[in-house]
Amino acid sequence: MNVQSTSTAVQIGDALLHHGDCLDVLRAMPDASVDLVFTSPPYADQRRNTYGGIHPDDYVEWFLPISAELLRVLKPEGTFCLNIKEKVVNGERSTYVLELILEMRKQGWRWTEEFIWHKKNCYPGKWPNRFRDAWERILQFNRQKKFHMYQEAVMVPMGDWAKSRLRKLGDNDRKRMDSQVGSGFGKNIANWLKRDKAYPTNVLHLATECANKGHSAAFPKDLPDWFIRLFTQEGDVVLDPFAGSGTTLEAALARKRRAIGIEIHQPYFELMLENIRKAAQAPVLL
Amino acid sequence: MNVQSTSTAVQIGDALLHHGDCLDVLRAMPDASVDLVFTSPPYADQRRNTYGGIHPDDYVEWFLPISAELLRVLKPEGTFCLNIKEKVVNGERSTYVLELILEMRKQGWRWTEEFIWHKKNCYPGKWPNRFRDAWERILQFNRQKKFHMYQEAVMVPMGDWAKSRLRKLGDNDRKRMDSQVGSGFGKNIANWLKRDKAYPTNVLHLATECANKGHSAAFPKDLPDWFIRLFTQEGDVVLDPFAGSGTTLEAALARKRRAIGIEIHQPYFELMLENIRKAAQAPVLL
DNA sequence: GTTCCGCATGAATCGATAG
DNA sequence: ACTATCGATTCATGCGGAA
Repeated sequence: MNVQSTSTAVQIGDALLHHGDCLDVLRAMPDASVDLVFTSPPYADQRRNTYGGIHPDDYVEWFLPISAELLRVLKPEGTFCLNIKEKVVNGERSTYVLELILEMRKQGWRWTEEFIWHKKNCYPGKWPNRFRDAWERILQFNRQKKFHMYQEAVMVPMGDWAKSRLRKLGDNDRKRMDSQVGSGFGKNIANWLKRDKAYPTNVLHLATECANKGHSAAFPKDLPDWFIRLFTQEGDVVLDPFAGSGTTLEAALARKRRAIGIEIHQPYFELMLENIRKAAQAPVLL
Repeated sequence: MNVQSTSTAVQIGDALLHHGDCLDVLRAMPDASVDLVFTSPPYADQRRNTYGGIHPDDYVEWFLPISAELLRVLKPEGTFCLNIKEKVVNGERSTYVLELILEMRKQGWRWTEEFIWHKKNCYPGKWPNRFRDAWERILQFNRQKKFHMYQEAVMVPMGDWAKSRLRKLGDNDRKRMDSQVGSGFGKNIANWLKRDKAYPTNVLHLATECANKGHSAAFPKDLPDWFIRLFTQEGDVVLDPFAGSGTTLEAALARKRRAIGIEIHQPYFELMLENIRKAAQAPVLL
């Protein structure tokens, strides 16, 4: 490992993009300056070609210094959302995520909630002793019992739109509505008509985006978008220390939040630059 | 607590019902005699009036002697399914489930998989810092890497893809293909035709049962039914050490499995007796 | 313009094979 | 014995071309 390290930063509109090791960049950031951290770190032994490929046994030790810095840079009423899933090793689920939660609590984090991301189109395959894995964890950590949460921002309005669409509601539309509200599979549509808005639960139904176009994001933009709306307001600062192709930052900018991204891998950093430049020019879609 | 303990047992058809402390009853059971354990133990600090209310801090210590006995009475190729969810204490998720998994592995259990039960109609309510909790864990533990799993028993109807693909294939085409046996084509087509069903994932979508006749089961019968079909065959032995009103046992009997239930609380035991008597008389519905 | 269909593509996992 | 690599398995999704 290098003792010396360098990082460069590029500002594009409301986005600040760092190219370098996230631990180095985080240590240079001021205390209590971030409203929301949303990230999906490289999973253990995954993406070995682009990232180092952390062994499951070393994962907790590798992540704890990073989470310590995130605790410092987060505002007291801010939130840290961690998208992660343990892999199967020798026919058994690894335990590093469980151990990570326990160790982060010792650091001072509060484990407030665990959201479930139900991946409707999960990876195919068949095995004699296992079904396809169709869910991932979104762990919510906080510094304090009290934190900012804007529940109304993720409520789904059920006004004229639903009524006009209900008649010719095809399967696609129904599925899309399911993924927005997360309350099931289309049976409740009639009930929704009577209400203006529906509250979501802690189960999210989103399909992974299709990677036809070379942009292969680990998660769909709707995922960070949902948490950005839930935990931040316009002008707030969103940080992704493992920015990858910049999906989290794009979602933040589209919602008029300020975005900070860190990415160590050169090709991903350049892809992120390209994506953010496009996003900065494009009109904001709400 | 009593030093002495007693338990009584009632046999009704293929069901053996014990009234007593589950640890006492389990210790009297022979080794390797159970194919599937499916249970939903009293949650920490829940059901205080019936079970005494185990404090979250004591939960792991309380459960480990029981899981040790379950490990003993389970057949080597059997499965233990544990339905559990951590409760919120002081605005934070408790960690006893995480700790329980880690401790059970030290006992010799293998943590094979974690299924998600998505409760479509979850408990209503609204809180300023939390959404409704719409999911629970079904933890799958095994003694060995190899265990019995009958995946075909839980296959589900497939999506549009295969249907549309097969519809366009007329009978003539199909027969022409079939006649080409030996060239490899016929066999492939035959496999496609069977493909009207797909394997499920590790996310289950089941609604919680409505409180029918004054007594609401902790979980819908479909939940144990799914795992009973997946992990056992007819004639196998299903055990629920916290049988409650007997939902797991009813599901087992309906699938022609033998059932063993243990329940310490008198009113629940009698309710279970009544339910099982009814189930024993009722025709088996498949 | 619609609707339909073909196709590539995944934060996967297992078992066998090779060093 | 223990680890690294490879092929086979499988299905929801969106895009692009065709009817």
